[in-house]
Amino acid sequence: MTVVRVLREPQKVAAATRARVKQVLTDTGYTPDLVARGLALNRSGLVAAVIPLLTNSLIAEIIQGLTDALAPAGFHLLLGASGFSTAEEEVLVRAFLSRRIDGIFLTGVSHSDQTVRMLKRAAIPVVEGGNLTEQPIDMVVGYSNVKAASEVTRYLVKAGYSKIGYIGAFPKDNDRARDRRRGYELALAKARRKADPSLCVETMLDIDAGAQAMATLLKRHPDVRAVFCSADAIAIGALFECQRRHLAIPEGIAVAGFDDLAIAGQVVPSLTTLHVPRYFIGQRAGEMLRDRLAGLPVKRRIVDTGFELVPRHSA
Amino acid sequence: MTVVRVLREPQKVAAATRARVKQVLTDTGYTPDLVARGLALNRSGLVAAVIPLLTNSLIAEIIQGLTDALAPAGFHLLLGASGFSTAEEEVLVRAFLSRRIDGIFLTGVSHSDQTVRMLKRAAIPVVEGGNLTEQPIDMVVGYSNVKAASEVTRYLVKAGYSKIGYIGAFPKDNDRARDRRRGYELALAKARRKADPSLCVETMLDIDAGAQAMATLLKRHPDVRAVFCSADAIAIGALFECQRRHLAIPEGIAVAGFDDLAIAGQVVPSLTTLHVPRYFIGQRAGEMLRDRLAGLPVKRRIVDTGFELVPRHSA
DNA sequence: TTGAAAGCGCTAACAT
DNA sequence: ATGTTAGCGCTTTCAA
Repeated sequence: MTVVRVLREPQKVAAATRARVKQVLTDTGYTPDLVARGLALNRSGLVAAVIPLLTNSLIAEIIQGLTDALAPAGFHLLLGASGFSTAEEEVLVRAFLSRRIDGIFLTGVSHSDQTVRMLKRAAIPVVEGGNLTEQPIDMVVGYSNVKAASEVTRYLVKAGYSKIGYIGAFPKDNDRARDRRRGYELALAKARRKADPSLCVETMLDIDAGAQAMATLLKRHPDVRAVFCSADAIAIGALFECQRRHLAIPEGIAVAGFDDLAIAGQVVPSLTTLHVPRYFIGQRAGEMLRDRLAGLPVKRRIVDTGFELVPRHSA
Repeated sequence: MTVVRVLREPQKVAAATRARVKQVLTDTGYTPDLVARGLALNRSGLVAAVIPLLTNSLIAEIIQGLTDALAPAGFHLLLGASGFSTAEEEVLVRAFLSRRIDGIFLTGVSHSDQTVRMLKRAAIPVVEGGNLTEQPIDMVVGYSNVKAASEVTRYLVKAGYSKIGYIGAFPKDNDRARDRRRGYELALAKARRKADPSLCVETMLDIDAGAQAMATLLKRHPDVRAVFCSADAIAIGALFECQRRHLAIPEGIAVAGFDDLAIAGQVVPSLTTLHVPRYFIGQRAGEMLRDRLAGLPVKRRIVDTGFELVPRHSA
C-alpha cells in the first residue's frame, strides 16, 4: 500500500519512505500492470473500433479523429476490420466484449441482431458513425447518406445532363452505399426520370474498380452524359478512365464524387463532390464516448454533422 | 472447474452435466473475461502497432496485413499514432507495455534510446517495419530506402534528364524520408552531378503539400527537367500542379514517385514509381510475431522484401 | 504514516 | 467425472 500511495498520492507518504520506494521502483524498472488494474476496477481503459476496411482514406481519418479524442483521456484503441461483413463484425464485437472494453465505435448503422443484443446487454457506450438512424443502439454521429447523394444527383439534374449514370460500392452489409444509391434514385424520381438499372454499376470501393466500372458503363451506354460515383476513390478512377478515352470532362461527360478526399481538389479537372466531415465524425464520436465514460451527461444521442456540396470543374 | 471444462475440454464432462452447464451459460449470457485470463496467464493476447499517421495509404495497408495475419491466431490489435515523433512513440510504447502486450510492431528503425531499452527489457517480440537496419531491436522486415530511392534517381539520370529536383517528406524522426533523400543524393553523386540543396524541397506527406512544393520548386528552378518525389502522394500532387500549368509530362517535366499506390497506375499519364510490398510487410511482420509467440523458431530476424522500379509514362 | 486483508475472474496443479 | 486451492497484480476498505 505504501508503494501504491507513492504512485498515486505521494504527499501522503513520509519523504524518507517516499524516496526509498522511488529508488526501488526505478532500480527494478517497475511498470504498473494495467491488466491487473483492469481486473480490480472492472474497467479496461480500452475502446474498440470496428471498421470495414482500413485501406480507405475515409475510414482512416475517422479513426485518427477517434484516437486523437480518446488518447488524452488515457484510453487505448483496439482496432478490428470486418471487411464489409456484419457476421465478421459480430465476431469482433463478441471478442472485444470479452476484453471488457469500456466503449465501442461501429461503422454504419446496420448490424446483426446478435451484435445489437450483445452491446445492449453489455451496457457500454456505443457510437455508430458515418450514417444516421432514428434508433441508434446508443449514440450515433453522421449524416444522411440518402439526402447527401440526393443532393449531388439533383445538382447533376439541374445542370441539365440528360443521361445520368451511377457507380457505387456493393450495398451488401454497407448501409452507406445502399443509402447513396437510394438517394440517387430518389432524386431521379423527383425529376420524373425513370431509374434505369442498367445505368447503375456496383463494384469494389477502390480506384481500379472505379476505372473498370466506368468502362462497363460506357460500353452499356456510350451516350451517358454524367455519372455520380458514390465515393471519390471510384470517381477518380472513372475520371482517369475517361481521360484515357479522350472524353472531355465535363463537356463530354461529367463526373461527380462523394467524400471530398484531398485528391478531389487537386485532380485536373478538379472533382465536384460532396464534403463530409470525416475527421470530425471520429473526433466527436471519441468525445461522446469519453464524456459518457467520465459520467458526464451527453446532450444529444443523435448528432447530424451535415454535409456540403462542393461544385468544382468536373461537373 | 466443471464450467471451465465444459468450455475447454467438453469431452471430459458427463453429457448431462455438460448440458446443464451450457444451459446456465446461455441463460446468464456468460462471456469469458479475457482480462482475468490475461492476468492469470501473464499473456494478454494483445499486439500493438505504433505508426506515424493513420491517414496514409501506405501505413493502412501495412496494418491491414498485420491484422490479417494476427487475427486468426486470436491476437487483437492495439493501435497508436505517434505523429512522426519518437518522443510520442516512447510514450505509447511505455503505455502499451503497461498493458502487457505480447508483441509490438514499430514503423521505421529509429527510435529513442528509452524506447529501445524498455522493449529489450520487456523481452517481447518486436518487429520494426518499412526500412532495414543491421541492428534491429529484435526483428525487422522492410527494404533499403536508400537503395530504392537511388534506383529511381539513377533511372532519371539514365533517361537523360538534365536538372533533377527532389521533393520529399520532412526527415525529422522519419528514417524512411531521410534515407530516400540520401539515396537521391548518392545517385546524383555517382553520376558526378553536384547536389544542389535548392533543388530539394521538404514538406508534409500529402497531396496538397506535394502540389505546393512543386510550385516552390518551379519558382526556384523554372528549368527543372525532372523531379523525384519520395512518396506517391507527393508525386501525384506535383503532377497535378504541372498539369495546371500546362507543362507536358514527361516532355516538359518528368515526375517519378515512390510507393506505387493504386492511383499511380491509373493517373493520366501513369506514374513512374517504385513498388514496395506494403501489405506483405505487415503480413510478414504479423507472421513473425505470431510464430515467435507460438514458440516457433523464426529463421531470419532481418527480412529484406526488396522493391521494384515500375517505369510508366510520367518519366 | 503505514500495513493487512479480501476480492476482481481466471488458470494450473492437485485432490477426491 | 467433479471439486478444491492458491495465486496472477492491482484496488478498496479497514486496522494499527
